[in-house]
Amino acid sequence: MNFQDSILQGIQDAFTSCFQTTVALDQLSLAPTKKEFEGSYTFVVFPFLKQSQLSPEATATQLGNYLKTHVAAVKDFNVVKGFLNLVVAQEEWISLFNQVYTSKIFGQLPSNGLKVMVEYSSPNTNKPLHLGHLRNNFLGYSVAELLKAAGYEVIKANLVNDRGIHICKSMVAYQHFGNGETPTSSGLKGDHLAGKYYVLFDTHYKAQQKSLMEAGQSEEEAKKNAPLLLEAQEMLRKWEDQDSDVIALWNQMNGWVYAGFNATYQRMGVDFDVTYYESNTYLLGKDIVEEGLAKGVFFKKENGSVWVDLTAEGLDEKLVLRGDGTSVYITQDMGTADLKYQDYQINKSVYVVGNEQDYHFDVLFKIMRKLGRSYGPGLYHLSYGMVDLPTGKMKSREGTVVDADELMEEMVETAAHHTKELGKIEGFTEAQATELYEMLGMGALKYFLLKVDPKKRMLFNPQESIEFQGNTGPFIQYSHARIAAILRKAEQIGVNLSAESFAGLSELAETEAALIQLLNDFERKIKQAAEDYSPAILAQYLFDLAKEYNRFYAELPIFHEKDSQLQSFRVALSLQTAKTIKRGMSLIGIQVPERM
RNA sequence: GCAGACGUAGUUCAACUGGAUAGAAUAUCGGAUUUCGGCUCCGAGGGUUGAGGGUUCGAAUCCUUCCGUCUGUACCA
Repeated sequence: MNFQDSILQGIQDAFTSCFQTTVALDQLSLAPTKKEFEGSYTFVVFPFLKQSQLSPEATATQLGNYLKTHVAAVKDFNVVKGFLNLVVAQEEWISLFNQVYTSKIFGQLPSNGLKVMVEYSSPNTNKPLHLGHLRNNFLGYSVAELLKAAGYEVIKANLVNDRGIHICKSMVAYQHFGNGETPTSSGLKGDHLAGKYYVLFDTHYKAQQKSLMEAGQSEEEAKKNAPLLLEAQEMLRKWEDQDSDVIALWNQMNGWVYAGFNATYQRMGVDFDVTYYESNTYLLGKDIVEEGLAKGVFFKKENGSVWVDLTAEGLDEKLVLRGDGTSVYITQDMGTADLKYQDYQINKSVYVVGNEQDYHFDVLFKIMRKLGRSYGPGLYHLSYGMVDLPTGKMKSREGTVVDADELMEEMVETAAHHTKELGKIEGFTEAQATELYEMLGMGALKYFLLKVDPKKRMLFNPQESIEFQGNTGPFIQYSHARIAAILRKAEQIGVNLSAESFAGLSELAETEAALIQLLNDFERKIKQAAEDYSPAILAQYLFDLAKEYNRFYAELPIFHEKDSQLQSFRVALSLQTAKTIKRGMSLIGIQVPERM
């Protein structure tokens, strides 16, 4: 048993023994003690004064006395108002370290037997990925890894929006202005080529609107009647009728886009276990409409359209099927939710989608629960905030989007530039150097986007994101590389790293104890990050850990330490820190170098 | 209009979900190294937590009224 748990157990016993009352174990919790006070863990007694029937000080003092005599880990305590600060015995830190150090599966919690699907990325095939998608992809990947580490079986899913009027727009523009251009002939990545025609459509469409308005049409009429739009709508009809020419063009252009996306995904370091295509799923959900009508969850209006009434839940009436019997967005989302369950029998389903769709998912989940789906309670919308730029909002029409490919390239180049200036990579082959730049550039970018609470909107400052100091990915990567250098040297001079080699230690420095406390926290942080779907919690933890290690490194000698037990211990502590950093960083999708 | 989210040092973010004197990073200023990697370490200044009221032992956090920013509110996806 972890000694934090044993302290909590002790507190529970203390309540029984001192105050003859029972408190549930899950109501008790320890917080790390603030630096200004003596001690490592703090128990706040205020909430339990009713049970003790005593003043805060007296309650805390009685509990402290009990713990000091009955729990081995607690060596001493002090009371400040209602705060009981516990001082942990030195030997306890050492045995705690041994426990962590010798654990083979540190950083992986036991299976909980539950299956969860994480859907993320979900791009449109008419334009390339931008900064907002980067946040989505990094978040989705990391949350999936965190859930795995927390004991879930995880299925990563991508739902590709590969059909609809927006794709037809790119296709129409390509027919008009493409002149048979291909990725090869243009030298453009496939997704960028498609995006180019999407933009072309928009400019020509606007021009047509303008001339129609000059000919006397209202703005609304002009929008509806512009020939290009009519063509796109006609093309969508043909696509739905499986017109062979349209399907051929659609296949060709989508093929280019997928090739482009795959390259981008590879560089981002994300992957998927299953890919769903809307061209296959867009007709799903109509049987659920029937089911809902039969169950009385939905109702029909005179014109034949089908609705759900969510006014009792604080929402509106919401359309689930048009009067002409065709689907809307939510129809196919209902169908896809069932499909996911049929395919994998998942207990939970996480949708990583921006917060502008909060309302939509609120509606969808309420419907699925009303329909009594077994996976209903496990539906979760991981709603993340927008990414802003210092210049304001990203708007594709105003050309202020930050392209994902360009940004990644820029980050890697900056990393290369930085590293070359420092001149610390002599002996690297060309390939090793390239790999390192990639690691650092992508590490900086991912860390920058993941260190912020996903729910909040965030500001992307290009200058700050490529900083290598402070709360950044490269700072943590550097810390790892530095430890790796120590481990190489330790191996060279043959330092004994077995737990037995420092079994006789009794005194620890403050930074050493603090490091152990942090290392021991790792699995708790994984659990918390997974429960909150927040990689930011882990990112913050890794930064704290790297900082604490650097303090330890600056204060205490390792190879200059004469005492061989202490030397072995400090190398082992370094090794455990490196392992934790490496594992932790991998959970937020970042690799760490051995040298940099 | 209605609904929801957000507002914290100059700036970007935290605050263990109601706990101690609101913390980091960055920028600014000052210091450390005959040493295992200076992309390091130590220190200083910087705050009426948008404003007011309430709840209680205790509020950045909960309730309420304003102010401000954003999002949603389509038989679009």
